[in-house]
Amino acid sequence: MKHVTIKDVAKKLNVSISTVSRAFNDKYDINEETKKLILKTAKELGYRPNPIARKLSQQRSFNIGIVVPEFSTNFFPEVMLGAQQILHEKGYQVLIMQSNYSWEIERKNVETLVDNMVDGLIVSLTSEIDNNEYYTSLLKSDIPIVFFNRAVDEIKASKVLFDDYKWALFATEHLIVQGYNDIVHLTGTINLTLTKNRQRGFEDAHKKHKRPVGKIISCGFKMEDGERIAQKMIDNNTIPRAIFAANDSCAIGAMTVFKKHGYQIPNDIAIVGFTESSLAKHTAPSLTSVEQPTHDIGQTAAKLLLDQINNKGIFVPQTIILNGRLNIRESSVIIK
Amino acid sequence: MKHVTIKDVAKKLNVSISTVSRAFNDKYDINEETKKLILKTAKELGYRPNPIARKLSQQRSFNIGIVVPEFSTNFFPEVMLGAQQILHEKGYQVLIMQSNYSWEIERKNVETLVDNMVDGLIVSLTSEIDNNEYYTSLLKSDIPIVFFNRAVDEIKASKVLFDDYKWALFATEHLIVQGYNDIVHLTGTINLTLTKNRQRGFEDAHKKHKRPVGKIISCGFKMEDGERIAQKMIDNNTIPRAIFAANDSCAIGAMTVFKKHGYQIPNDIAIVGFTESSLAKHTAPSLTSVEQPTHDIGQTAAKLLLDQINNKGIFVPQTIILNGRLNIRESSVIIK
DNA sequence: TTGTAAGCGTTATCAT
DNA sequence: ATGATAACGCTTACAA
Repeated sequence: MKHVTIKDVAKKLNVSISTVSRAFNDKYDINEETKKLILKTAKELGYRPNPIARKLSQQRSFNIGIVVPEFSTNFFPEVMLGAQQILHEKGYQVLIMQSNYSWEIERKNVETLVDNMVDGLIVSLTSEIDNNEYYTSLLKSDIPIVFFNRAVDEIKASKVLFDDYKWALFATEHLIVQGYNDIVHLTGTINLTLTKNRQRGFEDAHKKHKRPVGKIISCGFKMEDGERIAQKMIDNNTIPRAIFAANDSCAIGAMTVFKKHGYQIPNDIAIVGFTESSLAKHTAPSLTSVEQPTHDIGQTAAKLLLDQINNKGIFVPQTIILNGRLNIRESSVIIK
Repeated sequence: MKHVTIKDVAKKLNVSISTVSRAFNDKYDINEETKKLILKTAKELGYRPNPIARKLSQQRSFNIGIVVPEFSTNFFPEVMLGAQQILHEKGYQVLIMQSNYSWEIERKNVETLVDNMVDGLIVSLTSEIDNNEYYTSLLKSDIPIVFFNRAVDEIKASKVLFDDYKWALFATEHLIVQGYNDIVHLTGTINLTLTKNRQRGFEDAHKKHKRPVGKIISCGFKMEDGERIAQKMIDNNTIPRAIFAANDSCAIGAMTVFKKHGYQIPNDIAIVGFTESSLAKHTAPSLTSVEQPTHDIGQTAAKLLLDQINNKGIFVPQTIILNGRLNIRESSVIIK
């Protein structure tokens, strides 16, 4: 037995398909009695409106697409959870796709979602180059998009961002205040605005405290990146007094290698991470890190998107910058 | 300007829409020249076939839906990555939905995906009760489904599972061989087959070695669960010599609490986890854990699903059980 | 090899 | 308040 359609319901009740359709779409005048009857029979027959047909006809889907680079840290999953919560409330379903840090896959994902007529997109870019044109043209064709976490200035769309500069500055300042000098910054993936902002924060913290700016090493966001850099430092005997890493994974990778080689954290090397991961509390020593309001980011992005969907004509892109928190833990504080 | 359609392309070239359609569907006879011309013009016009219309017409989508409980550990993301790889190769797009451990959301997710005419589903159940009937009727209506990780015997579908019993037995055995007695098992969420199997493995390991079976405490899969139980043990002064936890999160939660109270791991309490998480290597001490072949699970599930899609009539459900590995680390081995 | 036209399951505009 | 009917964009017999 195949899908039950509107026709089957209509036939069963000897009414027209329009009447059945109306029973399922509150916006039309319809006799309360017949409506009730129709809904009842529809249920009995196991009829559910086919959203594909509906999409084709109305050109909208009540689906929202979320595209993220990956799920390997809990940052993105938490953001998605926040977004999902708001969207479910409003009757939207959420379709998630991961680009696995490939711009090609990201593009394919977005295309799939658009082709499937999602009503809007929430996107965290995999890279910030090459895609400007694509997203701009997408926005031109009136597809609501909200970017978060990673975004490009040139793309005129709503964005939910984190004040990476400020919190990188705070985090670095924390290390300076603890009395460490010779602080090294391990940057994230280059070409990302957030990488640049965190780096700038690192630099300005030094300037603010009238210190020479510490060394900056291009590292990356993965654990292996941190491990690699730490190993190199050990090999070259260029171990700094403290490290401010661009994210927790990198920080933890480095910490693990240092510990393996007998260095004490923080007594020999202090470490601070970024983007609070669930690991931070549980490493030994526990890791000082900047916490991002993941849930809030997701909720805000969802709200902005719904705004945009509901006010297509008269909508002005806005950028919301959310606040974070520095969680100070053992990895950066020497107990005397 | 709205979407470019097949009509626009047809008009531009003064051919019929069927010809354009054929140019995009290799299976028909069509003049090579016209085909090339059509594809070229289509590209110039920015035409992409509308998958919604295609779905409605062919009743299939080349989309696969994956439904998982959550993304908070890296187990599910890794499985999805494996599945995605196979599916992308075969030209399928992957739509992911998370049920956040709610059977209601899970059901909605599955319905959304089905309504959107995915060609098949890969599902890890949120719960193993109440859903039997639903999935069975879904399978009856000929929708290919492969379950993984969490499945119900009663549902006759293909499954990709892990030999939880065997590896729980090995893990427990490892603790026994290390010389610990008074081993406690913290179980996962009740009502899951995998929970029962791990528990059975724990028990049988004791029997095999002619030991009295250790205490079994119902715990849960979250870090907080482990923390809660550990705290309770401390409060009640019922601290065992070793713990075999149903997963890493729980194990790490417990470990953290014990450490905070000054207990040495493994010298005071040895701990073994399950389902290798990325954290296991990086906790201090590093955590002994059973590693599941996540990537392989995803790939296998995808392959089974494709099989099923391509052989709808003559298909026999099969269950594949994959092998794991016990990674022995510091948390369970006392160095003398 | 190509065109014509019916059909996929809805919604929405007209009539009635 | 309800019914016919033309869209929506595509595939696919059947004709030509």
